[in-house]
Amino acid sequence: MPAAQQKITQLRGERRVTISDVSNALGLTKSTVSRALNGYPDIAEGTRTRVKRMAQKLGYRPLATAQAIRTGRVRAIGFIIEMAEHDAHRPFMAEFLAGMSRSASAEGWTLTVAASSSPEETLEIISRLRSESKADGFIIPRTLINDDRIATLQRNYIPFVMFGRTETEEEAVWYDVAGEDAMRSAVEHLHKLGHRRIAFINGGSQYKYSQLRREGYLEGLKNVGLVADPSLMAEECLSAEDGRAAATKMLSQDEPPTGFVFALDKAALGLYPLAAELGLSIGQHLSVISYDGVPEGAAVTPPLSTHSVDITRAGERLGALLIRHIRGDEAQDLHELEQATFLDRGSAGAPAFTSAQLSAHLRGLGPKGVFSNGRKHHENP
Amino acid sequence: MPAAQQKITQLRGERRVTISDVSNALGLTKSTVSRALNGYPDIAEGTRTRVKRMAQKLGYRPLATAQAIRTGRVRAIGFIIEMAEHDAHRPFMAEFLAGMSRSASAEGWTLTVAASSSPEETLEIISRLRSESKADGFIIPRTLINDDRIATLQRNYIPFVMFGRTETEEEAVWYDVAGEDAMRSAVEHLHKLGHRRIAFINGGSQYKYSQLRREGYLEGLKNVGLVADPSLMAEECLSAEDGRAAATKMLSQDEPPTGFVFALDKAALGLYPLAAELGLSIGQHLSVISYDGVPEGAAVTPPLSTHSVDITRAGERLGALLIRHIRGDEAQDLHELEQATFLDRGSAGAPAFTSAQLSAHLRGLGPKGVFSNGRKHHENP
DNA sequence: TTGGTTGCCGAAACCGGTTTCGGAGCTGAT
DNA sequence: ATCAGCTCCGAAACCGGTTTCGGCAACCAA
Repeated sequence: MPAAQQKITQLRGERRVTISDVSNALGLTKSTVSRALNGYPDIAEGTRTRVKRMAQKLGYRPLATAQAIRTGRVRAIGFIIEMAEHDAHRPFMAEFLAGMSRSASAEGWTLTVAASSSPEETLEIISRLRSESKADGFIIPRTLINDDRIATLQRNYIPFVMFGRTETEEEAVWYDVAGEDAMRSAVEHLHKLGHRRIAFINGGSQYKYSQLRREGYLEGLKNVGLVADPSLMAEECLSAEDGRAAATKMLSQDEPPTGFVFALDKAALGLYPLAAELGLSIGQHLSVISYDGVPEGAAVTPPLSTHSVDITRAGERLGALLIRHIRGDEAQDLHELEQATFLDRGSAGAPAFTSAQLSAHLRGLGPKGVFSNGRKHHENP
Repeated sequence: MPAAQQKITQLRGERRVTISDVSNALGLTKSTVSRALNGYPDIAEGTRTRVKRMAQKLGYRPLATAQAIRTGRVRAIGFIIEMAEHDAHRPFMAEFLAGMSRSASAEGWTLTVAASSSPEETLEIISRLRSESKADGFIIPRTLINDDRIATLQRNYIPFVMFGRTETEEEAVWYDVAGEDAMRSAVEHLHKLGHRRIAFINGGSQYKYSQLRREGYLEGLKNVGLVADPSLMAEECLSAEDGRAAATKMLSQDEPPTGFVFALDKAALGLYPLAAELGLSIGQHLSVISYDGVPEGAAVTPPLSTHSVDITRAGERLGALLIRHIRGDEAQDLHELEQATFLDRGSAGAPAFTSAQLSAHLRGLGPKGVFSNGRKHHENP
């Protein structure tokens, strides 16, 4: 053994206080202390409190790795980063990790993280981390409508909690933010402002959240008495480019939308340069309400009205739910649905143009229509 | 014990293959197998290979948690996210984690992550993770010129590797990207293009990288025969706002700079809206070369010329170095210095104005000079 | 032949916990 | 008084490894 390692292990004279230290201090055996601490019923109430008090006094904290060899559990939450995923999902990584870590350490747990570059690798990592006792359960973000990860986890009885919902909600533990409610109220908000042609630009269709947000949009239309128009709905828009392309197409129609509901801020930001090139002002000629609360949304002009999600809180709640589940709480009691916070920041206002006026304006841009880069020099109406 | 937990532990009929399985298969004892696998010298070479072969054949992999109770080590890298840090440092988090995770899992290690909200908490977490055998060593990002974390780690003989250098480089393990070289060549590049007034806008002064980049800038000036002018140097610019403010001040001087070297892309991006408002074109009237390679730099017009850092690779190398160190390699052999990749994307060109012409132009903007918001060419109001 | 090394491996303790098993002591019914 | 049934705790095995210790056999020199 190299010198460096000797130092590493020998160091730190303050030897940990072990379960034997506690049992000796009380004249009990290790087994009694262990059972007292772990809530076994065959320990007298008085003994239990004596043990707990002494453990507290001596600062005893069981060594997770030692417990693990018998119990198979190490008090660790597993989380896997899917690098194959679209960028749009990554910027909040630090906050999300912070949230998970926060709830973990509040309970004396830790967070084990791994990266994966494919769904198959994710499954392998999950089973490896579990079988090597590196993680007791997993937090699964971005649930898909058909999610292999979940099927595998359930089949192997590996505890997990989802960020997002899925088909068989009841059997699993989950936390989610009600994107459908946000989309619904966005439609209602735009309608109240006077918009009658309201578009919906959705995210990746394999995600459960996309399905829910679409349903929310459709419900919003129904609530205000508008009929859904497929030409005002787009899917798979994850980036600004995607969002811009979808909006461009919609605006080139006969009855272009004056209001836009985006499922993702990242995509919504694509509307800004497009509007600038068309000589349209966001918040006046075009209104947009979106979802996520990315920082860039606050930097554009006018700031993007959106629904912000507290991603740190999400991580924190997910961690807490998972720990409770691993400790034995039943899945059907472990569901939390949060509301997003609407930030009314100015990108949605009363329409300065009706759809017909907007159409006429866009046609006036020249023979190439909205696809031209020609700019009129409009004043504010 | 609740039903859920029983399932969890009982499941997975395929019991792990243990060291006893290996020893029984060979007619040896556990101790012999253990020593054979761990390279003890008192095992005959023939026995050692027989053991290794059989372990391989049976798929034996020692259970880290079981080893840990004797050795104190679990084959895990520790990494702590400092949430108090400025945003500018966070966007690459996912990539960085992926890199660390990659090198860890290549060696059968894992990654333990925690979040901290203060430097003090960071130290607590480090010692807790270590004493609970949740991490064998740590990756320390963003080294400071005077870094408490490093002092504490060294004092306690806790293995670690730095992303960045520090005062006492030799004693510690580190990986770094040569920001000083990037800054030096940026100055030389701008000089070659014809710039004679070259500014430097640095990041947070507590960071070691800032010191190095400043030195690189100064060396670049010296190499091209320019003298350093304190009025062309700014510090503590981490955001676009910071960068913009510093550039604004410099441009209001009698001899404004025509070339800018930024230590951080985030700050450099602040020059774009400023230039637009002043009616200046980046790449022509103002040239800028920066550092980091953030994605936003590719999205602006013209794309930001910068030095990109492969952050995934950084994480990967850091993990590999740490593992080697923990396994016994000496610190003085474990240093790696990488070069950043220059991306010449168009934000740096031959100056259309000399400093004097630029100054005259800016004065022409009106009585309020560059501090006014007045625009010569109004866009859509 | 004897005694001292050396090479190599087995036996057993150990690490810090958990869990099974059994039995002492008290209670209450017969 | 006896016996069954609890309550509560100790003894010991166990988990999957590591490490210490000692001893056998072979080798080597005297």
